[in-house]
Amino acid sequence: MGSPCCENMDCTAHSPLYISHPYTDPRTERLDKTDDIQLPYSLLGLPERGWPGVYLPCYNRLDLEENPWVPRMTEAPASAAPSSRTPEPSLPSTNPDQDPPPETEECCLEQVHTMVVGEVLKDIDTACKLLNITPDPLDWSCVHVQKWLLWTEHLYRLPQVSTMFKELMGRDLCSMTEADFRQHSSQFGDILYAHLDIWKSAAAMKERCPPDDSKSAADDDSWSDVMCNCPSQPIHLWQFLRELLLKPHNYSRCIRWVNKEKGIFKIEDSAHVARLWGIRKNRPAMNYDKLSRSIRQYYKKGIIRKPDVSRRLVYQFVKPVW
DNA sequence: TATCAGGAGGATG
DNA sequence: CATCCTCCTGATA
Repeated sequence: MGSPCCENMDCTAHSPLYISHPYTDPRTERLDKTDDIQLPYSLLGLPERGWPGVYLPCYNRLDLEENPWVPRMTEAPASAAPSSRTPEPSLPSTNPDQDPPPETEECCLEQVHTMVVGEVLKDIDTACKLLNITPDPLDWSCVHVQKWLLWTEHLYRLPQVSTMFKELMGRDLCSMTEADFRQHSSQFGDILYAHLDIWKSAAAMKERCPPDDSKSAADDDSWSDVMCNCPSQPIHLWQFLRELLLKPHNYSRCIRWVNKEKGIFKIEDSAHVARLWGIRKNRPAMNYDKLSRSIRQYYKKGIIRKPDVSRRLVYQFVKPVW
């Protein structure tokens, strides 16, 4: 039986907008790239639109078996998403005949809501750092819009759609309706619209909430503070790599720790990492050949080296600082 | 064939 | 000037 989700689809990779789950060893998982890009909002019992906060466009990629709390959400709206799995006895049910304690259900939903929102905000924050853009789409320049589009293409493995949205500022993008998006891209306009909607919702939330409130959802690593709130700060390759490494739930499919204590990491998908770096640096021609050359420049500087036992695509930070 | 090592020159901030 | 990009040759797994 096993885990049908992760055996058959790319549950976690490349999406900064899905719920975190415990690290899973990619060696035990297939690296297939199923292009399942539908947005089944109703699966978790969430409204298609207007849920106070955010939407979850990629949670169909979640590793439901490994995420301890996600099943609670999937079981509840079982009527909306028929499942062959047996619900756990303690799980809340939407069946009105069984009238579960309302406070428990509300409390549970509240907790889930908080967690989901926190994770989504965190992931947007990560994407902002990696892309060097601000979280609020309204502030985006044309370049920022293109970056975000490239990123979204990459997340959902869309064909080139960014070319259909040329010369658009963030505020132009935000004023577009779903129909407008569909006009630009009949096939993927709705995905882009939904994804943008998440960002808009998140930005609106941040505006409503005082900065302290977002602290619970803020990064647990001190290092990210270095990059935080410095959108114009140039990023070094080693910093970028570490940012990816510190988000294993998002990027472990392309780069992961081999030995975190020793700072040894492995690039699992060289082309992918190179592409991410290229997006970040506005270098569309970036490839692993060039990226690895830049990594090798760090040898002399004592920032990165090859581990004692040299292996392909495996490098080591000389001075671990976490 | 992909990766690795490193030289060299150029672009950029 | 530091950093990275780009292109290159040659070696290795």
